[in-house]
Amino acid sequence: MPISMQAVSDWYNEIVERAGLAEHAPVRGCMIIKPYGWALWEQIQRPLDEAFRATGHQNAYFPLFIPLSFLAREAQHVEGFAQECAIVTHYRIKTDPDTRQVAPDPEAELEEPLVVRPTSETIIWHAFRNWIKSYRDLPLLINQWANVVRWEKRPRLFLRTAEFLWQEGHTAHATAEEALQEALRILDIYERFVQEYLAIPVVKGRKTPSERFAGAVETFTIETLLIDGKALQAGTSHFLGQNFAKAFDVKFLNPKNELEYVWATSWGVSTRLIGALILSHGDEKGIILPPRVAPIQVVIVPIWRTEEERLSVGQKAQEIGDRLQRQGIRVKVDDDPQHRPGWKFNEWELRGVPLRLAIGPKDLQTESVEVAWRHTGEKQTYPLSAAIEQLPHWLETIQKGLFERAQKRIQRQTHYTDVYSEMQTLLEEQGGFIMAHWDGTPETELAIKQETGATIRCIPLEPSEEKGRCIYTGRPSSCRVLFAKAY
RNA sequence: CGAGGCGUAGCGCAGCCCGGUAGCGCACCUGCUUUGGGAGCAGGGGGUCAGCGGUUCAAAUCCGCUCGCCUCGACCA
Repeated sequence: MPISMQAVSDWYNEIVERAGLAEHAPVRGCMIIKPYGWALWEQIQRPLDEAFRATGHQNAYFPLFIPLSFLAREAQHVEGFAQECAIVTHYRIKTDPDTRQVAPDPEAELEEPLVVRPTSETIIWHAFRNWIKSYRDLPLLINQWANVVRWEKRPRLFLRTAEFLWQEGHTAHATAEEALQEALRILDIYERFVQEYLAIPVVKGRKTPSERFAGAVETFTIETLLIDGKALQAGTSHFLGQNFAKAFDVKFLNPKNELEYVWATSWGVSTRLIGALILSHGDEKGIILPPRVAPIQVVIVPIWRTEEERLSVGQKAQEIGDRLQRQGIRVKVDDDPQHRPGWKFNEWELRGVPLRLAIGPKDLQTESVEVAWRHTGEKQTYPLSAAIEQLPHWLETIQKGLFERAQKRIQRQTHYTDVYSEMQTLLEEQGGFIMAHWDGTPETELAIKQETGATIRCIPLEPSEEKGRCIYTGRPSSCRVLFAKAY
């Protein structure tokens, strides 16, 4: 079922705003994250933060501003970000007494311009130089939750914004092997979180040199496919080798009293995950949130006619809400008299709440409740006690159901082919993942990109080892790689 | 950054071609009736027509520039 990209694009823009997740800020490419969107981000942060702590990482915070000269220390790094850096050049504004216009004070120019961080490798490695003296200081496992700025040419809410929020991990290790293991360990954490919490299936893989992070020796990624057939990088983890250690002269004494450069990783996931969530599970009614990250897991809508009913039904609804809350369920009782039940049904469906309980005078008589599933649209009435008892189980079933549904969709959108013309047709008509052989050269990769618009999203870490011939040149290839058009 | 489209009330849009009183739906306010799938009726409030400049007796309307949004392309972890 190919969905027109235009339709999905319009749907996405409308739904993000109508569901109360975010809106455009007056600054191009920037967004205002609204309370519901922020609550969702907090649900994403919490389990990730726990997973980082559980693996020995510590949170810290580094400055927003980076001296321009820091970026220049690592040649590839500065090349990668030069095109999209915001720069602070003045420290004072001045009001023209005649026109009342405000402008940077020409007399208040900074001696060295400050780059608004596009990522924090350089300023963090500057600090690491002082923190690391001995092998006893390693491994150094640091994470920070922060905003970064990349002056994007084509911004989209959540998916690609000029300013975005993320976590960035930065670690230093005594050996290359250990750093590489760290990069892969984080990739596993990302995979588990995205699949088990966001219910989004991903493919773990390595980036080709042309898609690699500027300054990395190896970039790992988790890639997913969205409902419109476009791929999205949902998280990355980099093995940085000794590139930044050398650029910032970070050495440690090993047990044999020899000086060595340390080995490094960096890794991150961002508010882009919210975009991935919307474009993985949404439908014509709005967004659909997996229970584990839904700010509201269950909404209770009381229904009444008379004032007397409003009180009795309202009281019952509140009672059920309190019971569920004590069970650790995130629940909202929507007793707002401003809106009628039908309005509330639509509103909470738009906002993706996984389960809805509706209770009215009839249910009060029979001690029952109407249960509605957001992701299937199914509706059924249950005895109240049974519903309360079953609810945690239902939430788990929904979580699993969403993942499996997304997995089946991606399977349908994934094509194995050895014929280039077929690949072109598929990419043009429906997008999706294309698993094809590649001869391993940047020239072929570039040619395919220029002719089809698709890039190599990753070389899967768990390839189906299979000898074949490059789909473009016919030269020998040892495994299939994942092609797709990407966001 | 290049090409195209769009910008009129909080939101969605008509009006622009052919210059002359700024409109419709939703939302908002008041009242009554309503409430199990986005309620009905009646009354009411809200606009420097994105901004700046030009043409004209007169500009939402014609012309130029700037900004923003959308699509495609270039670029981008």
